[in-house]
Order: sequence, then structure tokens, then C-alpha cells
Amino acid sequence: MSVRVRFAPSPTGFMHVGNARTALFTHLFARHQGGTFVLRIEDTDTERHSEDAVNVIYDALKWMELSWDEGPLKGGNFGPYRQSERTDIYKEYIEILKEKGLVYECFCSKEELDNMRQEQLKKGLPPKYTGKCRHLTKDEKERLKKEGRKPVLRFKVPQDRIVIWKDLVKGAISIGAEQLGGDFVIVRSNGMPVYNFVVVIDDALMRISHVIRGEDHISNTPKQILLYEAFGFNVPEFAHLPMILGEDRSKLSKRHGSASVAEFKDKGYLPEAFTNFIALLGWYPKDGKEILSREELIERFDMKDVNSSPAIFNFEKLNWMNKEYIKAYDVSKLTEMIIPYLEKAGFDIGKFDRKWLEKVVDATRDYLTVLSEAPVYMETFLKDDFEIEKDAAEFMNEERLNVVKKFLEKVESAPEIDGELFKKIVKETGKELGAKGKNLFMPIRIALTGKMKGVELDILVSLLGKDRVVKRLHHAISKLERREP
RNA sequence: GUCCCCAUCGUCUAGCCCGGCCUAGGACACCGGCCUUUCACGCCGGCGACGGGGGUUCGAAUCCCCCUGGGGACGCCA
Repeated sequence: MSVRVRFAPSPTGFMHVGNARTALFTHLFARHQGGTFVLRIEDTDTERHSEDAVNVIYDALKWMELSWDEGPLKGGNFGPYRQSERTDIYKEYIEILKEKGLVYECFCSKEELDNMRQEQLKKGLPPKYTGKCRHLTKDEKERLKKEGRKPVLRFKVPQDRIVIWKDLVKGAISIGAEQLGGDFVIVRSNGMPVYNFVVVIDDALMRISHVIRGEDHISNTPKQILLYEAFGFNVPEFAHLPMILGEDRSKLSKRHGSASVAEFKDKGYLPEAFTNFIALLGWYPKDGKEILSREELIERFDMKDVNSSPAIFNFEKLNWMNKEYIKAYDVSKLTEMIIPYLEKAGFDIGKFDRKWLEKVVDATRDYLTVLSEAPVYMETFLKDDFEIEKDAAEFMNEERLNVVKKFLEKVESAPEIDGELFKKIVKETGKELGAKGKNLFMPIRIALTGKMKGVELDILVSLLGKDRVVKRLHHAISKLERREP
């Protein structure tokens, strides 16, 4: 049997990290097995879904480089791949269930059901539909319809069944059918079928071999298996992935920091780092290698190695991993990704030579945790009329200012300046004034950047060139003499 | 409340299925040191866990039971 898996998100307007991880695992599983990765949009609840929300899904998958073999925008032999476009198909299958006598109309209103639930809860009973409408006579149905009631369709759950399946990550799971909350709704009163129904039809018709999804779907699985059986469909394999929790052990959400893919993208996490990190949430490679390229991930991924316990999303480790990727990334690509952040910070990037900019990126990349921090570190290279920070200004005194002046003299008399010459000039300056250590280097650093910490000065100077160095020194000296910030 | 799932350092986890090689390994974080005429990087070292109780066994992190704790699900959401 060929491996066909799907990622079936609902367009809610954002892509949760948990969903992203499900998409990743599904994709890795497909690629590892040489199977087909299908994307299907679950938008049966038309009132709540918008086109923008669908684009959010495409964007997230594109960013994470999870390409689908079949699905919307791509096509395939088992389409359409949007549930909102499959209503005719669903109707057909609803008819089959009706003919088999496995469903019935229920006229209970939402209020009635709500009350029933409340009462059961109050008595300490599990909320459950009682099957009230299961044996309505024709006359009763007519009467209720005349009242203007629109019925839902409920599936007759066989009460004596115990549904068992062997979950690929959880192992054997068995749930008694009487625990399912009674006969469940498969078609709403507005005629739209409901998730538990359509997911079965779609997965069966799309020949899905393995259903990979979050653990929160475990309780849906027996209902779905019952439907597979009702239709005589082959039941697929199931793999329920553990939840991703926040640091307080509750389901990861915005208040834990970020919970959607777009947020991580905006903050400047590299897609490779983000993907690598979430791959390690609930899965671990046999050889223990943690920094893994997509190819290495695919090569190593095995559902057997997926953990069954929930994982906490550790932002610290993601940060570390992002740093690692930034350090190793292709400079040109990195620069490309950093430019938008620079522009947002108000820098006119067109002014700078692209190759030169790449050198600046290369000189500052080690300092970054996320790309959005790039302007802070690159500013030193981009802006000559900097301010002098308070602690830096306080550090300066007349003697130290003289170091700067002497240094300036020497730079001005040099034809050009590079890293080597810089070191030589500093040495000479120190010798002549009897300054060394912090008293020598720090004044120069401050005069060149306005700050007491930052990149290696020889790199800075060689990238700045003589003219800008001179300009900066004059700028700083006049500020320091007038005690301006 | 009911059902389902889960349980190794603060966190991600290896080991668990097929008990001994585990004085429980790695990574992040943290702490200390080295490197560095700044900060970061890098290198070296340290701290730190089998939730509790019963079994089974010569021997249990590993198998069984109970407890506790955590999570999830109980919708005309998906």
C-alpha cells in the first residue's frame, strides 16, 4: 500500500506552532517513506473562515518549505482539496448512511441540548446526548418540522462496541463506544456536514494511509473509526502526536510569548532553525545529532522515535539554535533577509554597496539571536553621526581624549587605513602617550562608535575606510568637548 | 465529574519494547575558569533527574499494580 498522508488545517487566521509541527512531521514522514504529502483545507464552518486565513496557511507552509504534492494551488487526482468545494460529495455519502438506516433526524435545539448538558454535569455525570430523537415517529417529525425546527442528522453509535486501534505513537488505545457522548451529529441543521464526518469521507476518498495529527484528536478517532466501518472503508493507521505546551504546562498560546508561525517569522527566526527546533519537540534522532538539515531530518525521521509525552516549548533553546543557524548561514541570503529589518529601522539601504553590506552582516552576525536585532548591531557601521552613550561619556576624561586626538592625527596622515595599519597606529599612539590597555583602546572605541562595547575595532575600521574614520573622530571629539550626548 | 493519554536533570531528551554494560548519557539554560587590551563568539569544567508506594526478580529507570501529579477530550469548532 502506498503511503499517502495529509495535513488538514482549518483556516483560523493563524498557524499554531502545534499545527506547524504536525505539518512538519507529516511531511518528514511522507518524504522519508517516499510517499505523497497532501494538503487539504478544512473549511466546512464557512461562517468562520476567510480567504486571508487560507493564505496564512500557504504562507506558513511556504516559509517552512513544506511543499505539498497534492492540494489547493497544485491539483491532484483526488480533488477538490478544499472541503467547501466538496459538498456534493458529502451529500452522496450522507444518502448512503440514510439508506443504511444508520442516521436519524434530531430536532433538539441548541438551548435544549445545552440545558441537558448542564444538568448532567451538575449531577456529576458525563455530558451525553440521550438519544431522545432516535425513535421519533413520522407524525412527530412532521409536527416538529411544522414548528419550524430544522433537524440535524445524528449517527447511531453502537453502544456495545469497544473501539480499539494501534496508534503509531501511543500504542494500543481502546475506548468504549458508550463513552462517545451518545449519537453524534454529522450534519448541521443548515445542511453542512461536520468535521468528524467529512474528515472520514475525505481521508478515505483521498486514499490516506496514515492519519497524523495532534493528540487532541484522540477522542475523535473512535467516532471516525465507526464511520469508516459504517461505509466499509479501510481504516487508516493513526499517529497522534503529543501536545506542545507552554512553560506553565498549559497548551501553548500567545501569552507564552509566541504561538503562531507568523510571529516567529516576523521576529527574525530563520525558517531552518525554527523547523529544526520544532522537529525536536516530541521527536529525537537515534544518533542524537540536534542541528539537522532538512535532508538529515528526512533521512532520520521515524514515527517509532516520536515521544508519547507532551513537550514544553523552550524559547531559550530555540534562540540558541537560531544563533547557530545565523552563524553558519550563507552571507548573501542572510543579508537579503536582514535588509527588510534595516529598512524598517529607517536605513536607506540603497546607499550602501551590497558586497560591503554583506561584510557588515558577516562582522555582526555572531551577535544576533534573531534577525530583528540586526539594526542594533549594524548601526555602528551604517551611521556616522552617532550619539555617545552615557557610560561612555563618563568614562572619558582629558587624558583619554588626548589619546583620541593623537590617534586622529596619525590616521589623517596615513594614505588609507586597514586592520593591520590600525593596529600599528594604535600601538604607536599608546607608546607616545604612555597609555595602554583599557585607557588606550576604550577612548578610541568610544570615539569611533559612541559605545563601550561592540565589534573588533580593526574590522570596523577596515570596513569604514579612512574618510569615515576621520569624520567620526572629529564628530566625537567635538561632542565630547562640548559634553553633548 | 467521566473517559483517554502521559510521567528521567529547570527545559528538550538518550536509556525503557528485549531487566544487569546506568556510580543514568547528550543538548539548552545556569554557575565557574580559560581565551580576548571591550562585549559577544570559542574552548574547558561544574551544578542538576529516574514523582511516591507496593510487588515480580539474584538484580528494575526499565516489567506489573495502586496512588499522586500533569495534559487532553467530552460542541450543530476543527
